[in-house]
Amino acid sequence: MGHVTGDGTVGKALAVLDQVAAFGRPVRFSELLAQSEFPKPTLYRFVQSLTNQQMLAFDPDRQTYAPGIRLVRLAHAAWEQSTLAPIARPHLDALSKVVGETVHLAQLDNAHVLYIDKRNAANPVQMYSQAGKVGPAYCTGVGKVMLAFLDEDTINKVIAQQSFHIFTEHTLADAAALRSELDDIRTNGYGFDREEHEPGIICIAMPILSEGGRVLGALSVTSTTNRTTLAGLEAYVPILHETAVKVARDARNWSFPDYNTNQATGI
Amino acid sequence: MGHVTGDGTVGKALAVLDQVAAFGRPVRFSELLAQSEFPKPTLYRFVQSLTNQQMLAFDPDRQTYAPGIRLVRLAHAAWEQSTLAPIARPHLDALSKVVGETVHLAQLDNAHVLYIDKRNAANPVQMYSQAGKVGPAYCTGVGKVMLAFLDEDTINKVIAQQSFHIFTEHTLADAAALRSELDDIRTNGYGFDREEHEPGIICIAMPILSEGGRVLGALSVTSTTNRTTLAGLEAYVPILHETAVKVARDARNWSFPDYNTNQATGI
DNA sequence: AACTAAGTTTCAAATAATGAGACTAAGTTT
DNA sequence: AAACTTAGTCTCATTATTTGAAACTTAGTT
Repeated sequence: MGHVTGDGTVGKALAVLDQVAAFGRPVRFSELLAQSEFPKPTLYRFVQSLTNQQMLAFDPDRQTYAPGIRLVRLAHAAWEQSTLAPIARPHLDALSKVVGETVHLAQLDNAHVLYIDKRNAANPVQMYSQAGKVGPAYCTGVGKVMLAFLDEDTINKVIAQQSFHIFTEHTLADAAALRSELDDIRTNGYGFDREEHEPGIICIAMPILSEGGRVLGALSVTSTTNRTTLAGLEAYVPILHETAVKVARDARNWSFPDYNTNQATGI
Repeated sequence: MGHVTGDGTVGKALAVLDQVAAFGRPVRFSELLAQSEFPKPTLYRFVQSLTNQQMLAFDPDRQTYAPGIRLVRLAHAAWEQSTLAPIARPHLDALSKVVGETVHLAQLDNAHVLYIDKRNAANPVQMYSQAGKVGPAYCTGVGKVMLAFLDEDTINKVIAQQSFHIFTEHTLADAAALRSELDDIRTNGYGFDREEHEPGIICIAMPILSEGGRVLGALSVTSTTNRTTLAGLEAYVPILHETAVKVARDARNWSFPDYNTNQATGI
């Protein structure tokens, strides 16, 4: 996930942190070293520093490193202060209650979808446990509706960063297919996931746009092909739109980091 | 929250990150500077680097900094890999279903309680705790039961770090009162929160201990004095114990960072 | 006992961090 | 509207830290 090093030692150390997180499992020093651009002692010292700082956790039995508990603490503050979650919370609760299906709140993060909050149909838990998960933008409902309403330059840059990995037989295969889909979404004002990411999973997604038309995030209602159809999901358009408008209204007073001005998208 | 700098530039930068998080609200550069040990240009460069790295988010309208979205992504990995949450998840679900009250899963983090997971009551209590949230150890149910089963040396060091701030008329006022309470907890095998942190809020808490007797975390069932009593909560002891044993069993194969060997507790 | 691989330490050279001070921009007072 | 104040940004010589080749230690083979 293309982060810019070049912020000196800090940037390099955080790149190592990302590397550990990217493994998705506890990882040995030698595994990190094998794919690292840093020489052995340099990498070693970074890992040591990060472990001292509890940004990494070291398991002495297995001699493995994993992202550390300090991140959980820090992320709570980030989630409360730098995401739509606290603003959207009551509206997401209300939406969840009415539709009785899984609902998601997402934001864009470096050309990827970052899930910020969620309500399950069954157990109404709200927590970043489920938040913090990253997903592809080109084959999720929330991803596509957010892309659709970015400005042309940003769209191009974000599309260039998509992998277009084929997850199912319905996954959009290339930039052209995606662009055409984004046109449809702009026309309708909302979009679908037609089993593009997981077979049997469909969703309807609605962008959250500021009054100035800037993309703040997206909402979605997810279900399965066993339980409903795309046409069935379309019944949620009015309440989704209403919810998105309410969130945008409450977010008016709150200007949060502009996706278009971070160096990860190179703008 | 006493972190050890001295890991060079990395440690210093992370101290700044903690400082921003500690504010609990977006903060201006000058506010950071006022309470910083770093000279202006040094602090300035740290804040710039962290912002570039999206560990901080800058709001250009208000000229304020807040913990950044990258933390949310990283914390998801930490939560899944370095906490009891994934192991305890099914057991917490089951517990929540049976007791129908708010249940918490917590771990110790530098002499403080870190809430790792939560299930809301069917009949929701208005209370604000979530994963990633930090709380005091000396006046919460989960905090006290975890302290009780640490070894003597560690207890002493952790007690020395407690603030003993008086939240309610029932808050334990000093180390002596806490030590006496810990003795009771060791005798019973579980503990209570007797409105020590918030008026009207009571809980019963059970430690999660490894077979070797090491403290892994704690579980609690929380309710209000309107709905039940301490004696009423005591009915949950069997299922709490059973749940704690199951979590410990599933965690057997998983050795996670030892609280006793990080330099933040100075051991 | 010899070999191998993983992890750790050393130390001189190279590089990056440091911070006093100067500068700019924006807002406030006279 | 000029002088003043304050917050934020930049510069550059000095200083301190990072760097990494190489050597070493440890633990696990063969």
